[in-house]
Amino acid sequence: MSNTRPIPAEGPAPVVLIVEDEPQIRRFLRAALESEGCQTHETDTLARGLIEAGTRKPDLLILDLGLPDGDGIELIRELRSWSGLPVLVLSARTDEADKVQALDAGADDYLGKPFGIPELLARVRALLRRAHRGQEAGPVFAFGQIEVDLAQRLVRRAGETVHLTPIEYRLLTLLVANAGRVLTHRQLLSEVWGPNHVEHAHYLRVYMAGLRRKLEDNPTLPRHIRTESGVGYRFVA
Amino acid sequence: MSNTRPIPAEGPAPVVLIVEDEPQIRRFLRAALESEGCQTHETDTLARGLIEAGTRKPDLLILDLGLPDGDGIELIRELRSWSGLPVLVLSARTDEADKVQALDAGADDYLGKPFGIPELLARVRALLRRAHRGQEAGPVFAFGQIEVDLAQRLVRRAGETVHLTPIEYRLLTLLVANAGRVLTHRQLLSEVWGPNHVEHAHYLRVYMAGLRRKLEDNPTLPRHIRTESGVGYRFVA
DNA sequence: CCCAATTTTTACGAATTCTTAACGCCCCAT
DNA sequence: ATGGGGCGTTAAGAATTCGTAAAAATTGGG
Repeated sequence: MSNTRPIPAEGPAPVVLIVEDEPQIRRFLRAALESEGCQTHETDTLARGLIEAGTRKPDLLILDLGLPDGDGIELIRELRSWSGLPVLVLSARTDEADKVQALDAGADDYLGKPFGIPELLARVRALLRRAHRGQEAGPVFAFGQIEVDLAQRLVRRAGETVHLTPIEYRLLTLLVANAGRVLTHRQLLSEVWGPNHVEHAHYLRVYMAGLRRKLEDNPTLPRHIRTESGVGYRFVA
Repeated sequence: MSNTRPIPAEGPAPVVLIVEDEPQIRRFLRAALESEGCQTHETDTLARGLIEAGTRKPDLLILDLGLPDGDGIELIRELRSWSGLPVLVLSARTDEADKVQALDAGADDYLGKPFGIPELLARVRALLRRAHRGQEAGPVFAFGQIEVDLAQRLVRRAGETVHLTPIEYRLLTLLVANAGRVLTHRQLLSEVWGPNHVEHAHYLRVYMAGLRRKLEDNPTLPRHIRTESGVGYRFVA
């Protein structure tokens, strides 16, 4: 019952750039986005917005079209000439022609004011979700000279990729995701072989030997894959 | 007239799947999308919609949430378990909670009825544009002596164009778009043959053999199309 | 309706992975 | 000392998975 599940590897906080001139709405947006776990940058002019989009490398741009210092549509067009950055447009104008113009200029979504924060955040999540799909350099665990790339299902040792069998990989990811913590024989067996094999503590010895041979500098004195006698195994940095 | 920007002539017409029970709105949508240069398929039930999404390989799904035969949100969730297909939701309910629920289930956009055709088409263009951008990070992928031109649907090896069957091409583009990462048997089968064929892992063996014969220098020692025994396949540069 | 291209089946040898067993080590309690 | 339990290591056979070729079925065009 005390079966601790592997930690869901949560990537770094998404960075959102807000281009909006009214301070009140800016505060509003920032509070909402930060409560969502985003990191924010803010600007009140189009010119600075374009620069920050290039320097801050945000994951999303929220752009108010009603800025006084120029045409927001033009910013989108310019941005699109060199970047695929997702753009969510906010605008007080709910005229359909405006929406079409913004979307065709390269915006990915258009939300008319006034808008509800829940809907805004849901649309932000949708855009971030799609943008992240496919390109993310997944969470990479690095311990000493051992690297584990969950997204690519790749394990490297001193830069060289190491081939692991499915069970070896499964075991390693369990250990690494719970680095520092002891995983009992029962936990490991239950997660990898299923709850009907919790008595085969034996399997663990042969596979741990395999992992140590492939990953440790000196398999006889394991630095990372430690055995907790009578209890289980622990991965340490 | 609302045709501000026709879908660029690159490649074949985008395929749009419409899941909508009111025949009137269906005709409406079909006419608009076809005037836009899209090819359309239509269904009036969720069950058939999910099947067609797997078999027709559409580029976009337009889904009415108000269907009588089940919960559209559930369709989105199920779809998202095996496909990244862009989804545009239509709904008579303009309640904010509904929007949030649909977007968080995996929808990419939400349009409340009644909607204007120009806005709908602009949002369709935005979704297709982004989906395509994701697939073709550049006009041409080049790995070693293998080149894949998504826009022209052309594959070259050492400069010479190689003829691929539709399934071979689809498999290769999947692998290349996810270069470096393992695609599991289930993922590949789901995306190419549809979610009803995830158990036919031997299809993959015969088609991978075909791709290696056509693309690898030494098909016996594949450098690019690597097999991850017990897991799936991986394309490496 | 026929032909060619493609997809689906089928079959079997090869390669990889998993299971199981055997043996030796170390530590500790008897 | 000594014997047993827990552990590490290795290897061989079993089981699974994979590669390949070729035949059968299907599809699409002319």
